Amino acid sequence: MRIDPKSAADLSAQIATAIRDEIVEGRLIVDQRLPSEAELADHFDVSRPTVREALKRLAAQSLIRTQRGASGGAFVNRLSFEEAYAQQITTSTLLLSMNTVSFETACEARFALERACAALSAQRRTADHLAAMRAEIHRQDQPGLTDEAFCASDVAFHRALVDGAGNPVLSYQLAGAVEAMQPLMNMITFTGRDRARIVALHERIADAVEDQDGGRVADGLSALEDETQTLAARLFAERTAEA
Amino acid sequence: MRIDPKSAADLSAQIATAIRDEIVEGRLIVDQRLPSEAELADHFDVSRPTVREALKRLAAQSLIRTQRGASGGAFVNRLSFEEAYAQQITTSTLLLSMNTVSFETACEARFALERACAALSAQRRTADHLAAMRAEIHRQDQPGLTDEAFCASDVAFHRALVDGAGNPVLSYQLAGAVEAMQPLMNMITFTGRDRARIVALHERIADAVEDQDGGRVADGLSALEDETQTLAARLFAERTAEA
DNA sequence: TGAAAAATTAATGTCAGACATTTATCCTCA
DNA sequence: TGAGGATAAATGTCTGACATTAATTTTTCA
Repeated sequence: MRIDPKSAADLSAQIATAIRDEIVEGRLIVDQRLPSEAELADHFDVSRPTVREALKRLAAQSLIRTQRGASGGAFVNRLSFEEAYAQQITTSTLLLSMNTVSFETACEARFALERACAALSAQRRTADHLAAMRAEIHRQDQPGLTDEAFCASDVAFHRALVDGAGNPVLSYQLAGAVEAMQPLMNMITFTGRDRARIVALHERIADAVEDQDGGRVADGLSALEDETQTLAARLFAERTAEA
Repeated sequence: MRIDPKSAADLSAQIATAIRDEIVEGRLIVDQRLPSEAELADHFDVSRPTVREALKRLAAQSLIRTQRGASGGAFVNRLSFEEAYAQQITTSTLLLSMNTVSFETACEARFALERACAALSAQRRTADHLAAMRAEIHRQDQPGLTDEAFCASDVAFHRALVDGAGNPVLSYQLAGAVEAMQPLMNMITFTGRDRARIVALHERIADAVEDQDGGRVADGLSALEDETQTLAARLFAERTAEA
């Protein structure tokens, strides 16, 4: 584990990369303790603050965790699905908000991904998943529901559908994508959405899931995509007409 | 933008979170310059090293970039697809290597995701995408190819398929997943894979893409999944028999 | 007068050493 | 034997300084 002091890059960045490589390539394993900051500083021939900056970079990516006190130190962190998930949502959200991604493109990707688990979910969903979907539909049908609550319920509905596939890797990938894109979709369709039609489409999807008919689930999702795209297009047209 | 000095969390973590929120919620926009380290230290009433640790955390997530010299400083970074991509691959790779995810589960997720863009890719792929796929197939058929090169070509083939959908959001999500899972799949199937059968299945997929038949592309992917799962199961059985 | 060269300045990058705080462990003493 | 305090080791934070980089301004000289 070496660094090049003559490189143009920051020392802390180089050190972080060196340690990350050790982790990714398996030479540092989960829960293993890294040398203390003083020892690392000595090893890399840099000061303690520089080492600390490097460790903070790794901590920001959940690659390590630190503990104070005697027998404390930095430990290789077992990346949990939850952490990976949170990171994915942040990254995807920023990516969509900072780049000129059209609503059409984002929406298309979101539904394509969700259809990817339609067949598996229809086949494997438990009664719990189905009940969760029904419960969210019922909530969405309440008249007094705020827009924020409706959107949250929308996310929960799709989350239950995705989880029904019983594949944590798939859930991690998809739910991250769905959650990241939902705010963007809501922001655009907030005002003009017709709740009754959304609820009807959700019911159609839930019925297909109940019947364990993957094809019909996918069709329902496609119909929901159409509805969303049409709505967005209409709103966009109205907005440009006003201006 | 405030922090709570009495909180249990690290000051640098609190500061990083505070600034990240400003960025995510759009109060700090792309290319905007943050206050200097000294000004931030003053504002949060902490020392400069503490501020620096916070900034390094943000830099590790590509949320900011720093420039030295007069008129330098920290700037809000436009997260590019490439950066988002690289982060996703790192996260997914670690997640798979550190958790007890069965090969079966990872493989299932990978192919389900890839099938998600089969229809779009078949419909929209350009001649370039098809040519790229054919080129990789041709490379995979060379006798002298090393295992590493074969795997790299395998990734490139699927990458071309995914990119054919012409949806950057989808490419970002899927190619990240495919790339993260490929090493795991290769590691397991390295020794026992029958290249001729893989190449034949790739050809079947490419043919379907050429004919712009999304259903057949999906079928081809499913066949490839079966082949991979069967191979893995056989290797796993052999390995346990030896032990 | 104009352009090259030098000085200035403002920022990040790095270092050294100190103190504060937390926590596991050992030791003492009742 | 058990409880409580001393001890040690580690991270967390601060102060102050210097190094390095790069834009800007000033100076100098052809």
